[in-house]
Amino acid sequence: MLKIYNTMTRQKEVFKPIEEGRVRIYTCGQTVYDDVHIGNARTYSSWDVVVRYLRYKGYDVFHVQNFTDVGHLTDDADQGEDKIEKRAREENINPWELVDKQIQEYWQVIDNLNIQRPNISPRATAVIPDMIEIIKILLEKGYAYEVEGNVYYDTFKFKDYGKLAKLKLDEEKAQARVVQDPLKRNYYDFALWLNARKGDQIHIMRWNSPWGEGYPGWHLECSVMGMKYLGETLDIHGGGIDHIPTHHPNEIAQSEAATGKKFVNWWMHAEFITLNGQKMSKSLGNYVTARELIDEHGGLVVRMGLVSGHYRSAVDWNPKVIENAKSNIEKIRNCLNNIEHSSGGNSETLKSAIKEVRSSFEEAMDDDFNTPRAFAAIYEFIKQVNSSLDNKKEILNKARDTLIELLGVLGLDFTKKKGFDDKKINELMEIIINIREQSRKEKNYELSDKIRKKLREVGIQIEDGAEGPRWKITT
RNA sequence: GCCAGCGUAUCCUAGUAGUUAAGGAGGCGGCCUGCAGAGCCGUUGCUUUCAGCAUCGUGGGUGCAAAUCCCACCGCUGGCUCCA
Repeated sequence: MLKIYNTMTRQKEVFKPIEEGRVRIYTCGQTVYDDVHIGNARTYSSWDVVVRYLRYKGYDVFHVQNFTDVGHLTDDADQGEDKIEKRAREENINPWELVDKQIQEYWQVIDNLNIQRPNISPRATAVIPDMIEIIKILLEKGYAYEVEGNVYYDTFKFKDYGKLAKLKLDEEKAQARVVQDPLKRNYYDFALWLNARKGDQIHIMRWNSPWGEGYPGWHLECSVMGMKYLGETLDIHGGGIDHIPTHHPNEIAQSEAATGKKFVNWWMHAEFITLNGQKMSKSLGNYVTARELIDEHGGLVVRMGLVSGHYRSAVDWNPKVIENAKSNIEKIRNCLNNIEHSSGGNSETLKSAIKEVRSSFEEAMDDDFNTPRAFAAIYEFIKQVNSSLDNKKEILNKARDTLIELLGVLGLDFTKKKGFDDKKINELMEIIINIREQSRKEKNYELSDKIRKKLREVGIQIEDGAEGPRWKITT
């Protein structure tokens, strides 16, 4: 029985989708003006675990994630500049070019981290007509107002605005330090549509609308896409915790005012990670992109580091995390190697362990996707397997398949063997190993140890086991 | 200033009232090995033969029972600007 923590109620609730066997999930994607950083990667990995586990449980999951390519301003009080256009100007390229470039980069990172791509990844600019329709409805129903070619959502008209974030409107308003957009009626009001002309500046990306040439506000796209591709009520909506105070309350207000129906059943929020104990930010200069980390350590290691902590915990990203991830990956690889090289025996002791690992894994994951507990189950199992290599070969194979399957649910792909598929290299290694075996037989350990040492220096480890020597790649 | 959350053994991380605080990393000891590696077993708060005592930031409180609930304090992080 799967339980998922719902930010709206602040507790774990038994998950039940609207339509049996089918899950409609929307997750907030990237504003594609900058590279994916490790925090983004953490959040997307979390949703990937959610989606994969739901699929593992037999749900037909339909996942939509947006690309924000217009309308996300540098200042949430609707006073700033469009992030995309700003960056494009800085790089002296067309905003559309920037968007294309960033999306390509995005997919590379996502693929390297073995994150399943969403079923649909629409761009905000692809749903402009739908946005205009929603704005019209909101104006008709009196939830929005037009001022000088801008359309704003009137948050005072929407009952329970800010419920998700437990905002106390008046108090918060009094604390506000941001500069208020003078055209807005209330502090919390936000832009649905913005005039493309501001003074003598003209927004490059702009569309015709009943309110003149303009472009959409940031929050609207998520409501529109969610409703367009998933229906008026979503089973799950995910995002980073930073979206709890503003973005998600706005989504709720827009969608529910337009449809009169509940927008989302489960709100899920992923915690931020810290970097060496500190908030990660550009101003502190400790900003790390996913690309750098993947290039340095490989996608599997980064992914392992990211899913080792629970998605609602603020885990710290530091060298120790990477080191742990590496050793654990080695542990798993060694176990799979041990299985492969074992010729098996007559024992059947692993049969029950195979069942156990699956049930404890599921028990952990059913508890709000508790990946650390899931790993605990897997590591216990690995220990059992390593000490039960005398099981029948078919049982060992079943153990291997189970291990690979469960790790796969966490997005860790152990189907690819680390090593060379090159036939020549395998033949070469065979020659070297034979020479070394010859010298070992002659008790010329000086030579055999030298061969082993030299190979190790280039990242090849020879292991002398009871069933003869074998080798593996270590770097 | 206001709001939210966190503090678990050497380190990382689960556990949010019910016998021995899960798991991992690192350290140490052992088995195995010609030696390594891998793996397995034990150990990793204190006194230790058996055993006993302590322990989840600190101090109080509630309960038969607390890492877990309540209060205070100390420390840390995040949000109230943009963020995943």
